[in-house]
Amino acid sequence: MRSEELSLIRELPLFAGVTNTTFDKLVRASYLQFFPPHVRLVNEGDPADFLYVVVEGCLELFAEANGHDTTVALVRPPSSFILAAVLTDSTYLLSARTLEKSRLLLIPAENIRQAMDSDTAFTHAIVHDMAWAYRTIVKSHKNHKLRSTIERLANYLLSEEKIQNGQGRITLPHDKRTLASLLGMTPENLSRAFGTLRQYQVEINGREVHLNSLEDLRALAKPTPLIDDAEM
Amino acid sequence: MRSEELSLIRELPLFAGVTNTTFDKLVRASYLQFFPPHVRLVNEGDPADFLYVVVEGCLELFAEANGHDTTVALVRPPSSFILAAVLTDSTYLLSARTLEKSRLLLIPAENIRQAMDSDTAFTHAIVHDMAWAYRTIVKSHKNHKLRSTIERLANYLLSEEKIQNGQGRITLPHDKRTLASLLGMTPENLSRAFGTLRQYQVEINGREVHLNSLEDLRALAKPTPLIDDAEM
DNA sequence: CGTTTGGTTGATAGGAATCAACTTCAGTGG
DNA sequence: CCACTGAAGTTGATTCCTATCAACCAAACG
Repeated sequence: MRSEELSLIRELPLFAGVTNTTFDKLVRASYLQFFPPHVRLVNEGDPADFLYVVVEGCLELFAEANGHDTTVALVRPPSSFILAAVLTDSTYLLSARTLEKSRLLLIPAENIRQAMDSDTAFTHAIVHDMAWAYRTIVKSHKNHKLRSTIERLANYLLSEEKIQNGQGRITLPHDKRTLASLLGMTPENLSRAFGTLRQYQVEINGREVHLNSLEDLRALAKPTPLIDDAEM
Repeated sequence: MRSEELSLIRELPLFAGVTNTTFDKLVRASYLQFFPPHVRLVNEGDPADFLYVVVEGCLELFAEANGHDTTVALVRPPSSFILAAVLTDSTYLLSARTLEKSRLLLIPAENIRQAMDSDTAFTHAIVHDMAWAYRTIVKSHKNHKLRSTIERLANYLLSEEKIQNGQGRITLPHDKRTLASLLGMTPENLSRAFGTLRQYQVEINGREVHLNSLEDLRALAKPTPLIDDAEM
């Protein structure tokens, strides 16, 4: 591992405040690797051998049943994923695949548990990560149980607008199939939903979206920090 | 607090392995209280001042938006709830109310954080609790995104049958409105869903349910440990 | 170029919510 | 003891939302 990579990793929130000893041990046991797009890295049901940290790129967490699959979350740097499975030493509940070329740090589960025994700062970072992940999925769950598909889409657009800080102009970060799955709808319905949003001054061509009236869109979406605000 | 109560609390998973010092400090700062049925204890959006532990009874975690509310989880002894809000020192994402007369331990958030700094065993118990809660809601999320209402009901019945070990005979632990909300449907549709299940040899009167053909029900429900198995 | 992939559009069916009426039953008070 | 009342649950009619199936389009690519 090169030194510039090392310092990149050292800055990850997961390692904030941990001792150099802990960090060295963890990193020595780990693998930093690039993966091409659309590679399946984790299968639900498999034993949790590694904790994954997304250093670069984007990962999709998804689940399958009844011949369908659905996106549960998209993970971007600098987040870990499937932490809970590692902590309980059980099997993964979700599968994971790369959406784009991605760089991941793979830390053996056993080393995670060792480090937690010896370094309280690391344990605290783990706790924080875990709590953050929990709150994220609670929000997603509320989003799905309390809102219609159009409301979810409208809120998604507003959230992206905030993240991209685009003065009402945003670029969809994923293809529309993935977006549809994340929002819990079919691609066909996403298309129609965008159609419906035209009357709220939403223009779309390709991945470029113009939100010409944030007020109109907000009136429809009724965003709330208890569902829509990303925390750090 | 009486000594029998104290030993009951000492046995909670949350305190497994913690030092007596930590335990004493936490308990001295806490409140053990009975609450009558249908009392709202926590409001989403409020700052997380306490960690709650259900010692006896049953709590409902729910969320509101758009004039609707939906049940996110039912919490029974010996589980804590709203842990993530305490750990991140932020606001509650869910509201909570008692379903029945319940005994709760209220631990001030500040004391939780202090105890985590001084007792690694306590931190580990917290991590485990947090990971467990995360996996529980991931399963619930998958349940909702991948299954129809009838499938969710069928799986719920099968799960209860396993828990109650009732040889195909179970008693619904809650009223049907609550059950409907937990399963993400209206009471009317729950009624109809039970009607549909008659052709799978499910008999129901009041809260007594007879599952006369677990095979038929399983064929419909297609249960999987990746959604339906409760972990400890 | 033809072929593939991602996306759109239309027609239709199905699942679930809503609205309304009705039943049952427990609790209350005359 | 027996009406009243209200809550919980059921049933029916209808509407609405979403999925499905099918056809079609357009840009991308070998």
